[in-house]
Amino acid sequence: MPLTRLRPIEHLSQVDKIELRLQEYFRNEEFNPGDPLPKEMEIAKALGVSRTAVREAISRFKMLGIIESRRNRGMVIRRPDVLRNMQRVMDPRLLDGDTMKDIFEMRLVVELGLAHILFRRKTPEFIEKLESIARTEDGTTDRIDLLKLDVDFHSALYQMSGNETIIRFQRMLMPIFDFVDSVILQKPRINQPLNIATHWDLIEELKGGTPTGFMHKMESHLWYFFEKI
Amino acid sequence: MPLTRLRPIEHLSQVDKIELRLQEYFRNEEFNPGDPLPKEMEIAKALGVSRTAVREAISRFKMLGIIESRRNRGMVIRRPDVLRNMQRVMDPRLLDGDTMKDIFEMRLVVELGLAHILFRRKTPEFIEKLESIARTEDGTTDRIDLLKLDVDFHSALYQMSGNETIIRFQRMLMPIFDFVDSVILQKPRINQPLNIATHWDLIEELKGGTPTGFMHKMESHLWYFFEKI
DNA sequence: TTTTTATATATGTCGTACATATGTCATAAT
DNA sequence: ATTATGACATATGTACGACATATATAAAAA
Repeated sequence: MPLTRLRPIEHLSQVDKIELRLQEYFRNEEFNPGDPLPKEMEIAKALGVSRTAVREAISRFKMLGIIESRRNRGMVIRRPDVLRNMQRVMDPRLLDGDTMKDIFEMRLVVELGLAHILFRRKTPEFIEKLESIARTEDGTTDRIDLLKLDVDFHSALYQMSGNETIIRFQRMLMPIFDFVDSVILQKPRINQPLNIATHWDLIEELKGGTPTGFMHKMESHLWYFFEKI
Repeated sequence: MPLTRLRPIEHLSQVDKIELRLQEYFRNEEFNPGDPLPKEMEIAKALGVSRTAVREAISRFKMLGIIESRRNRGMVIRRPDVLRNMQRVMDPRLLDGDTMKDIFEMRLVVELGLAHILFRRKTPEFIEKLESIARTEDGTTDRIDLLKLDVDFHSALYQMSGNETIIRFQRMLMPIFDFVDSVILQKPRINQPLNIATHWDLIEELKGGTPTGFMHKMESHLWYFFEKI
């Protein structure tokens, strides 16, 4: 019997329904940050539910950062932090393998696409920072330390982009990177091409080369991960 | 007087504190999806607070999708949807201009970095889809329609990446794109270079060219936006 | 006018009661 | 022995009332 096509009745709790109503209310009323909201009791009355249920629903929006409330002043719409909510659930234990692979791949995509921005925003100070890291690498043999320095190098690149969202995006994804790294390291090594680009190559290109050349080198540099995925 | 450096005491409500406690509890106990949580009353007792307050805090985690609860069965840890929470606050009215600019720039970065993935995942069917859109464009003069088709073309590229997270990421950002587009269109036009790459050029490169070549063309194609930002 | 005091008000917290769904288990029907 | 039926326990869901607490506003005192 094809009972699979029989989707179960959506069993929403009162609070769930209130949440939905509020969501559409916020959209339709075109609230802007700073705008005051009706009082809890007014909302409860208007919806015909208890204040308790309304507060539970409101509490959810506080989690998203859309609502802020102060004693006696009432509640107001807030400017939410886009990445904060994503960050909260960015836990390798909670996500499935496919999603993490997708996220990791997205990191590679971003890093490759960063080239242009970097050439626009590069400064002697940033270059010096990169060279400093690369020099430290040259004097390091411990594998764990090298892995850490590698993260530092790439973090510095993100930093150079000057794009706060991208920077935070990378920082947010760190737990995933660590996880995927550890998984990848367990796989058998594959034969790398000999002409793989180093951090020094990237710096060189950044100093006197072109965005396209940089992308090419970055592609070579990240090739290892691309192959593994 | 430099009183600006004197940060106010963090005045967290009871529920806020409970939220924090639960968050660290979840991390430390290493919960996995499906794991059962203690009962509301047990949590309330353990924290020395009322069940009401616990429920308000729990409700917040339900918003994130980390917790699910059913009557008499108790509460369990859920696998959250990483992008859902970001999606919920992706409202041009709620975000500030700088953040939106950053997000828009990130879109450009992703689109540029996509080249490699596309060359790995391209199929005749996807190419045909792109050509179909480009053909429709050739027979269209209305500006609004063309803008829509442009979105379609780029959406198809994302689709071709096969990366669900990236695809959803792009879809999620649509409201922002629309907003930034409308802002950009109001600015005075700047003189475009004559050799700007068209959609046909991109298709051509995708069919018989190289990832690097594609990136180059894409860069040229998106040049307009890069200049504006 | 300035300062102090009182008061109203909206959110924050708590306890209790009851509703509702669901798992458990004993009992009755087949 | 197996299957239905029904009683009961249990955990979440909803509601209400009470009081605490902070804060804006108005009234009173300096």
